[in-house]
Amino acid sequence: METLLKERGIRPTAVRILVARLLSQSESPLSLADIEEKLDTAPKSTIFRTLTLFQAHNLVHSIEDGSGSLKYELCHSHGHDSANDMHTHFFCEKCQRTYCFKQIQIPAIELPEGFTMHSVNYIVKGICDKCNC
Amino acid sequence: METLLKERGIRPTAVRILVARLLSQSESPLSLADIEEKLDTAPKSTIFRTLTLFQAHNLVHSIEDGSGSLKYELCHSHGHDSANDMHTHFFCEKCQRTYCFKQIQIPAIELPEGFTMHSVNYIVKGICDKCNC
DNA sequence: CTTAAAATGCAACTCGGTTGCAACACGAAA
DNA sequence: TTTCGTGTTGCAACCGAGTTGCATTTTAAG
Repeated sequence: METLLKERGIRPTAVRILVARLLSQSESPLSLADIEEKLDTAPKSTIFRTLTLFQAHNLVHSIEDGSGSLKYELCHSHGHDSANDMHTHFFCEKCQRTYCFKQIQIPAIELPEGFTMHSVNYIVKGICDKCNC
Repeated sequence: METLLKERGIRPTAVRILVARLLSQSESPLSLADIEEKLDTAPKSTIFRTLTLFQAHNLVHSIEDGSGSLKYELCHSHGHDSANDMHTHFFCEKCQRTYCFKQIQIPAIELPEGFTMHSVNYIVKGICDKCNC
């Protein structure tokens, strides 16, 4: 984990390692509050700055799942191309959990003349498999 | 405009007519703050409640464009089926304007087993045609 | 060991959204 | 028309997520 941070040019401090580890171990994207809760050692401001830094170094990216709070997850792409992380997400309106459909790429659309794209957000809202049982 | 509200079972008060007219005349979705600004007669709480009511009656729907504030626009579908409003949106990172691509439907994806969909959000971020000039 | 730069913790603040509550407006019943 | 009750409005206060200023601590380099 420490080497991962170094690879990205991030100084591996205690908090940063904890945050990175937490994200890598979580199977679903986490919010700032989620991380703060699981890491009651650090205040949200530090975590916030850590996440901001991680994003600047393409180590994590954020997802707007419409829950009102941003979710963060590790980038799967290596290198500085964020295109590989353009996969879909799912927000369960019952259990409030955000799922990351890594295997389902966002279908492309053709933009009108003159428009250029930086990123896309494809998020489906509904009921997840567990809540549907 | 008054009849439109009545059709949907909404009592056509002064503020409601103003908000509905504003939305129908705007070529791009508006935020709560946008509406408040253009209608300096009503406080945001009233506008908020108006929009909430409109949404409950399928007259308007909201869009999360990632700008941090919800945008509202009139539903194009009549009847109580919101599927017709599943079109894509575009947020210009330069001029901060949200575009509504009514003509571009959201491409469907196949959800994993057990997941059911209520709605989808497809929002592209980038630079719009005007800012690209 | 010394020191400058970076990182952290805390508190305070911003901003969009939401709510409680009292005052007000409207339409139905008397 | 007057009265009444429900629905609507305005104001202020609140909430939660995100963000920032600043003093303190930690880190790594010399």
